[in-house]
Amino acid sequence: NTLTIMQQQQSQQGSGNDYDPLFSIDLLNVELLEGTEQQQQPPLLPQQQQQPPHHYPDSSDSSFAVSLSPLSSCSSGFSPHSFGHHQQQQQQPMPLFLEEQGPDFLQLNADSTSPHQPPFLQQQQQRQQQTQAQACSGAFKTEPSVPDDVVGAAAAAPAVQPGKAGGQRHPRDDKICGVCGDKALGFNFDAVSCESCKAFFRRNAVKGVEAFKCPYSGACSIDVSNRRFCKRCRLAKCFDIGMKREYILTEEEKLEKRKKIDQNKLIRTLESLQLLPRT
Amino acid sequence: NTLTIMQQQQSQQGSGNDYDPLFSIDLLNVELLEGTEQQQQPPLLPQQQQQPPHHYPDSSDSSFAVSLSPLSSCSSGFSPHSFGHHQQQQQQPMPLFLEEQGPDFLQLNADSTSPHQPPFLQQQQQRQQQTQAQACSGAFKTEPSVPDDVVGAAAAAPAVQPGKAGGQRHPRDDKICGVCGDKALGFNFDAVSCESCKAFFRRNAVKGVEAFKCPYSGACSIDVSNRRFCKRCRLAKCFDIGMKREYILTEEEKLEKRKKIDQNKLIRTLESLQLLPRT
DNA sequence: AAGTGTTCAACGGGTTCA
DNA sequence: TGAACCCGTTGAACACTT
Ligand SMILES: [Zn+2]
Ligand SMILES: [Zn+2]
Ligand SMILES: [Zn+2]
Ligand SMILES: [Zn+2]
Repeated sequence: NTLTIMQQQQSQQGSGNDYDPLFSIDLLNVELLEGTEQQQQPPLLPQQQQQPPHHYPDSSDSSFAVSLSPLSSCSSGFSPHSFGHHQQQQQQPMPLFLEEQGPDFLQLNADSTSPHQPPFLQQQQQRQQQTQAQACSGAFKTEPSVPDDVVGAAAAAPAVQPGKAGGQRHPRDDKICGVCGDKALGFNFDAVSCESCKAFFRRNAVKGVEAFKCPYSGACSIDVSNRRFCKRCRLAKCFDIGMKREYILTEEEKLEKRKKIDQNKLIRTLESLQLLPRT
Repeated sequence: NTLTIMQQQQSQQGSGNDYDPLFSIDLLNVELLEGTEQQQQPPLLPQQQQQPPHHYPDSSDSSFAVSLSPLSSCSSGFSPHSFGHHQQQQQQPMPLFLEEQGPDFLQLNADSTSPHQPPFLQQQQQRQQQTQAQACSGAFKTEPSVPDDVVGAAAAAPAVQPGKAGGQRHPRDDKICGVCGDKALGFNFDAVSCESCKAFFRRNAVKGVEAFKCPYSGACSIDVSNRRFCKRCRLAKCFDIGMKREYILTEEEKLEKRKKIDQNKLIRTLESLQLLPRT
């Protein structure tokens, strides 16, 4: 099924191609559509999620349960870049186009909702609070603002971002990830976060919060142990604490950086071989 | 030997039984021993008897806060994880995501139909620890929640890192399938299980325990050698130890995942042919 | 020292095939 | 049914420039 399809494409493309032109268009369209439609918010959650009862499930027939899945839906947002890979491994997709313009591009896609603005706001806020109690549960209230994260430890208060306010530039003291509460080494994309949230943000920020769907209530309280289960709420939290997608290098910048590294490497090599003056 | 037997089962519940001839012998023996039919167990028997239910601790919540279960994850627009492989996901399902990406072209065709749907995927999780003990017994606490979580604890001391030390790995210890006692490699659908029980659960969980009928007394003690003879008790045990059907990808999710993989494959191919920029 | 990106092995989802 | 395998995601380490 799909294969065939793809292949065709291949052929199509093959020829001339460049991907770009065509795609770009598609992308845009897609985005637009999605954006509007979706927009919204967090889903609600189905049922169980949280604590599920375990025990035998269905009693009767169950037939399906199926559905439920928490997940369900999604939308994609789409996104731009990605990177490819490098040498050894293969993997990753690449974005083809990517390069394209950095900035604008991003904005378009990313969440249409908030182009480039401070990310936080809007949607994100909502999620923020959590309810801890169980996610699902309900609470869906959105507004409450109460932050607290509870979780004691972790919590960092997002809103304020104490840090700066406090006084000097970066606060430093906190060495706790504002997203999940794990140990942080310093600032990443303009907010204090742990290494995993740093990597997560780099990988997913460009897609935007709307590209993901929360399998729970949309108000997950992120912590070290559950951070990997809800990308949407995790990403939202990242934006909430001030992480900025603009700090992520664009494909071009990364290319540039790599180029520079290679040059330096070459230079060092030559120097060591005495083929170049040592500086 | 057993192979043949198994196949028959397929009939599914069905009427009463029919299992195979081969078994009958076993059955008879058993019956004799036990007396009435009820009560018996599948061929070989093991030791334990009944089953004590319980799950691994992980289940629930943590003490505080949150807890939530991690489950499913997100879906993202694409999702996370995996697929078809997953995991990792896993992942944890990213490059991402295709969703967006590039290949739009693909999308056009492929799914233009359903553009935005929410696909999702999965995720992963891991809970840590636990395991050990085995099932039975024990402890039944449920609460502790996710191991990982442990959170609570953790909260305080970060150091802990629950479990694993390194990071994510799980706990280490040797893992034993909570369902049949065979060797386990890690978590599957949120509980430690062997590869065969993983496949079994994926294939049958959606139908529900009630969809099957126990040929014995309904209280089979599952072990490596008899696990294939009573689907009902095996499935029940799966749920008991905490395996969650929500973790099974839905048809849509699987589709999405496959699509993503195909796209990546195409891209890789094109790259290797130099028809696309390598990133 | 900071703060980007890169690498890589583990994880855990599905898929194949005998 | 289940062993073997595929592969996206995650996060700890690490490489580099500034
Ligand atoms: Zn974090
Ligand atoms: Zn969420
Ligand atoms: Zn097993
Ligand atoms: Zn039984």
